[in-house]
Amino acid sequence: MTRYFNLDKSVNCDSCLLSGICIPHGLTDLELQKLNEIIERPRPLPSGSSIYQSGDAFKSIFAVRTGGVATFLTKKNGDRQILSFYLPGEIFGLDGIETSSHRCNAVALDHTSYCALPYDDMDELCHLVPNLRHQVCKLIGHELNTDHQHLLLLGQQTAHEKLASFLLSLSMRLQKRGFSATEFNLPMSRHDISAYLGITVETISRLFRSFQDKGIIEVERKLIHILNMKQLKELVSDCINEDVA
Amino acid sequence: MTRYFNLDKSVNCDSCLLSGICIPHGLTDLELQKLNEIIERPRPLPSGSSIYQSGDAFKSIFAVRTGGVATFLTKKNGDRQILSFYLPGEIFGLDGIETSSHRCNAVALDHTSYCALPYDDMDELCHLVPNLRHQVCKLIGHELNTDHQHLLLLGQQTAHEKLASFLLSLSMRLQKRGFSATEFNLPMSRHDISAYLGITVETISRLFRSFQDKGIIEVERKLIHILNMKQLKELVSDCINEDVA
DNA sequence: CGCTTGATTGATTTGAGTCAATCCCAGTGG
DNA sequence: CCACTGGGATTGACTCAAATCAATCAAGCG
Repeated sequence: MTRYFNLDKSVNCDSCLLSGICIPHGLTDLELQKLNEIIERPRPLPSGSSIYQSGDAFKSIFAVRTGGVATFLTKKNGDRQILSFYLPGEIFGLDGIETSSHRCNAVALDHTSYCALPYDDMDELCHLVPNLRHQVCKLIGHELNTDHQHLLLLGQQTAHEKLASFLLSLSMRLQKRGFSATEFNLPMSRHDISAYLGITVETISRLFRSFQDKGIIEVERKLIHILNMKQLKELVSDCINEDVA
Repeated sequence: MTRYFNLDKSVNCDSCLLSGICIPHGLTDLELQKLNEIIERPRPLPSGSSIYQSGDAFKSIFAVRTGGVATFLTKKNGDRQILSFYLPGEIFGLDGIETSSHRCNAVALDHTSYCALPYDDMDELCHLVPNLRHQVCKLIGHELNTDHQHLLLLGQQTAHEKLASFLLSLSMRLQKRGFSATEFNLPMSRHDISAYLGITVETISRLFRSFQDKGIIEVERKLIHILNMKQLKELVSDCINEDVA
């Protein structure tokens, strides 16, 4: 299995290349040192492994180091809704905060390494380090706003707009991580994309083909090459919400 | 304009009938007293007024006392996605935490009174009162999990399932507030419901008719009477996610 | 090499949207 | 007090985007 992201093999936040976009962002050296003391680094997981399941006790929040993670809910008939994809430097597991038990499932999309922050320890540290408290609040707030964009996508966008939004969002996030904005590997299957966008795999396939025929992108299995970013953005121009003043 | 919810006219948390389900839940008397000192009670708003708009500075989080509130995002073409409806005792405004400015819009659905908790004051108080910190985290966590259910609804449910889920969720939340679970007024327009469920008003109308013809509910404008709760629940039986262990 | 699993492509169906009349209150003003 | 009016709600006829059904196709992998 190909590894798509492989930025970092360090074992503490100080030297982690992701510290600028991860939890440590904005903390002082001393604060970071305290954070380092409580952080755990479980052994990496092979692609497809479950990290937690709905109903599991909520013990930690997690940060992706390499690889990727998806969280999802399932209907009785087996249909999945993917709630979010997490790339290196992104935080997941916050769904457990309300009830002290997880309310969705998390799986590794790829060979994935991650960090775990025991919630109780972190809570104590939050008391001592206001900056960390603010940082954690901002993280949850970010998650909330991301979900809101996802709601807008699922409720009001056409299949074309959904796929274009998805590619653009992925492109931007990867760029922020130092990868190319125009050429990247999709860390997830077509089935995962379809479960994220609320459309079928067949439609995804047809849309990739249609975008390719229009010269907007080039698709070769999981490798995506954005040829005409301007045109891709035009596909979602109606969807950019005006609310952002 | 009819007032749909009118539980409470008190001016502090101690005597507020909603304290069992609002922020004060689980706080001691002393902690509650401190909370009371920072809480603000703006003058009630008429139906349709804006409470905040996207881009506004984030100063406070809000709690509905009477009436109801909706938050939404809009596309350029004017299409709205309603993110959430808030009933008395429910908290909104958390979308501003990430960037210190609101990222969606909030409007009163009805003549609405509410409380405002200045975020800076609350943050300070969180430092002194760990219980309040936990309470606020739980509230955000709840919001997150609610959004996840909404994502499952928008992405994986049929129009029938969406409307049935919506009615059931409303019924349960109203019951928790001491109202009837089987007979209630919808605090929002058909258009609002359609923008929440990601389907058109016409479809909403046809579905209400269809549910009524099946003897599941009785609809008279905004008044809903659930006649056969069991059958209504069967409509969403496939959608109850198995994840909840 | 076959085998399995995921992806693509085509043919056909359908659930929900769109377009276009009404209908029906609630609120207004004569 | 009641007719008028305008916006939300309903209903019907028709359309269409996306789902479903059904073959392949391609690529890892044992």
